[in-house]
Amino acid sequence: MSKLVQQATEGLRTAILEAVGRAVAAGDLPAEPMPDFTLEVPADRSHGDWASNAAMVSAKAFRMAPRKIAEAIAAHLDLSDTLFDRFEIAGPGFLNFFFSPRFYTGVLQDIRQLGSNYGRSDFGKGKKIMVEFVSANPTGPMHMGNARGGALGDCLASVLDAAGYDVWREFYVNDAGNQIEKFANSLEARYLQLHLGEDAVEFPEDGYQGEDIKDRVAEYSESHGDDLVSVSSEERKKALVDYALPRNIAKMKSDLEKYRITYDQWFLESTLHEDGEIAETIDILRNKGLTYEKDGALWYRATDFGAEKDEVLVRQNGNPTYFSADIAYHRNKFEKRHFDRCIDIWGADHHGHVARMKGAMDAIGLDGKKLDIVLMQLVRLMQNGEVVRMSKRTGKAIQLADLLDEVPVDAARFLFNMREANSQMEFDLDLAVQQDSQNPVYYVQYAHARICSILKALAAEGVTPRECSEEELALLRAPEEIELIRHLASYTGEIIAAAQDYDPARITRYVITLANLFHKFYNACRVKGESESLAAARLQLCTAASTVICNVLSMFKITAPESM
RNA sequence: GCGCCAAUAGCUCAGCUGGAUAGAGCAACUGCCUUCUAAGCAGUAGGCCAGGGGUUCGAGUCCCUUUUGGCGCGCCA
Repeated sequence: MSKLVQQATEGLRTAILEAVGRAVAAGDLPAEPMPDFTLEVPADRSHGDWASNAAMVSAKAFRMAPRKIAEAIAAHLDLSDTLFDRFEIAGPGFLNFFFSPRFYTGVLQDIRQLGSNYGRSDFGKGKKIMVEFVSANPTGPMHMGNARGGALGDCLASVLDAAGYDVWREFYVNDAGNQIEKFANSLEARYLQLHLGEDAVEFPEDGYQGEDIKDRVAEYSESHGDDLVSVSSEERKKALVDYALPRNIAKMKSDLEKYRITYDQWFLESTLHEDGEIAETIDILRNKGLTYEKDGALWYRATDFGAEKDEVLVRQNGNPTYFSADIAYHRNKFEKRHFDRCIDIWGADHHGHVARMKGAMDAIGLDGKKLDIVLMQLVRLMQNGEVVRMSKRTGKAIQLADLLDEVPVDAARFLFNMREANSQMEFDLDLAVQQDSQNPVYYVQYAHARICSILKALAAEGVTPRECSEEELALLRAPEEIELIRHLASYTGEIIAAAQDYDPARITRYVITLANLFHKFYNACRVKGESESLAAARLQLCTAASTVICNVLSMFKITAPESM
C-alpha cells in the first residue's frame, strides 16, 4: 500500500476507459479507438486533485466538441471503486477529479505503518546500477567542482536506492598514465629544488603548481632526508610517487568521509594496465577492424560510432591514452561486473567526451545506451558578492577541505542539491555559513524541530501519538491539513521521478515545500488544547510530516536536530 | 568556423512526458507572538518567459532562426 497515488491514478484511468466503453455501447460516442490521454495534477487546486484531458485529445477521433465528449464520459462514469468521490467538467473540456476522504486517511495510515520505509519503492528492483562520481585526480587536492559532484553523486545514489535499485558507489582513481608522469615530474622537480636550491632545476611547464606538491616533498624529506638526490631519476620519481600517491588517496578518502561520502569501491586505473584489460579492449577494437595506424599511433574509428573525430588509442610512444583506459574501465563495469546500468557524473567541460564514450561501448559490442552521463555545470563560488576564482593552477583555489572547514556539512550537501546538475550554479559561501532562516537547510530542520517540540509539549501532558480511526483522521479537513497530506502522499512518486531524471534536486525542493506546508499548518492549526480526537489526529499528521522530513534528510545524510 | 548547454520578477531559481489566470525564496513595503520554537505565518508590489517566425484545440515547454552568455573541438584528463 505504499503507492497510494499510483493506485489512485490507475483506478481513475480504468474508470475513465470503462466509461468511454459504456458510452460507445450506448451510442453516446462513436466506435473509434480512444487516443492516449494524460492524468495530471493541476496547478490550481480548484481544478481538482487530478485532471484528465481525455475529452480534448479525443476531439479529433470522435469528431465531437471536447465538452460534449466530456459530458458523454461523465454520464457513464462510476467512481465507486476509486479513491475519488466526485468530478466536474471544466474549461475547454477538462475532467477534474477530487479525492475522497479515504485517500487522505490512507496516506496517514501508510506513513504510520511504513515509518522509515515510507517513500521506498520497488521501481528499480533487481537492477544493478553504478554511480561513479568525483573520481578526482589523485595528483592534488579536490576542488569546489568535486564538492558539487560529491553531494550530487552521493544523493543521487541514495535516491536510486530508495527507488529500489541495487546501488554501487564508485570512485575511479587515475593512478596511472600521463597524469602520474606529470605528477612524478613535478614531485621530482620540487624535491631537487628543495635540496639543491630553487635554480637547480627548472619546474616543468605543464607541472602541478600547487603547494601540496611541495608539502609532500617536504614531508618525505623530513623522514627520508635527501637520499634521493644521488639516485637515478627513474628511481627518484618512483620513490616519490610511491610515497605521495597513497597519501593523496588517503587524504581524499578522509576528506570525503568528512563530507559523509563513502564508496563501495575505489577502483584503481592501474589494475586495468596490470591485468591486461586495456590491451584486451584494444584488441577487441582491432579485431573488429575499427582501428588504423597513422603517424605511428593506433587510432580508433570513433566517427563510425557518432563521435566528432577519430581518437588515438595508443600513442606513438606506445602508451595507451586515457580514452583507452576509460573504454576498458567501462567494459569492466558492464562485462566483468554485470551492471545493468552505469551513471557517470562528469563536469560539463567533459561533454565532448560523452558521445565518443557511448559510441565506444557500442563499438566493443556493449550497449552505449546503458551508460548515462550526468553533466554537471561548474560552480561559481561567491563571497562578499564577488566571484571567487578557483583554479588548481593558481594555488589560491578553494579546496573541498577548506570548504568543509568553513561550511557545515549539512548546508553543503543540501545547497549543492538545490539545483539540477545541468544548470550553472552559484554557491554563496556567506549564505552557506550563515545559520539562519536565509539558509534553506535550516528552514527544513526548523520544521522538524518544531514538530519535536509539539511532541514534547504534549508528552508533558501525558498525550502521546496513537493510532487513529478513520473517523478521527477524517477530522483533518482544514485546507492547510489537506494540502499537507496531499504533499506527503506524493513523496514516493517524487522519489521515482527523481530517480528517472537522475535529479536529486527534486527531492530537495520537495522537502522545502513540505517544510513550508508544515509551517502553514502550524500557524493555522493547534494540536495542544484541541479535543482529544482532533489532537490525536493532528498529532498523527505531525508525526507523518516528521517521518517524511526525517526520511529525506537521512537519505541525504543531513542531520535532523530535535531542537534548534 | 563547427558542436554542446543555457537565457523566466531587481537577485537566485522552479515550472514534471505541451494544458486552464506563469510560481517560490531572497531583497522592498504592511500586518501577526499573555496560546505547541517569530529560524515562522499572512498580505502588497514586482513579468513582452531574450527577439522573430512556425507546428495545433492549446507553446515558457516542441521545430527553425537571430542575439547574448558558459563550455568544448590535444598522441591532456
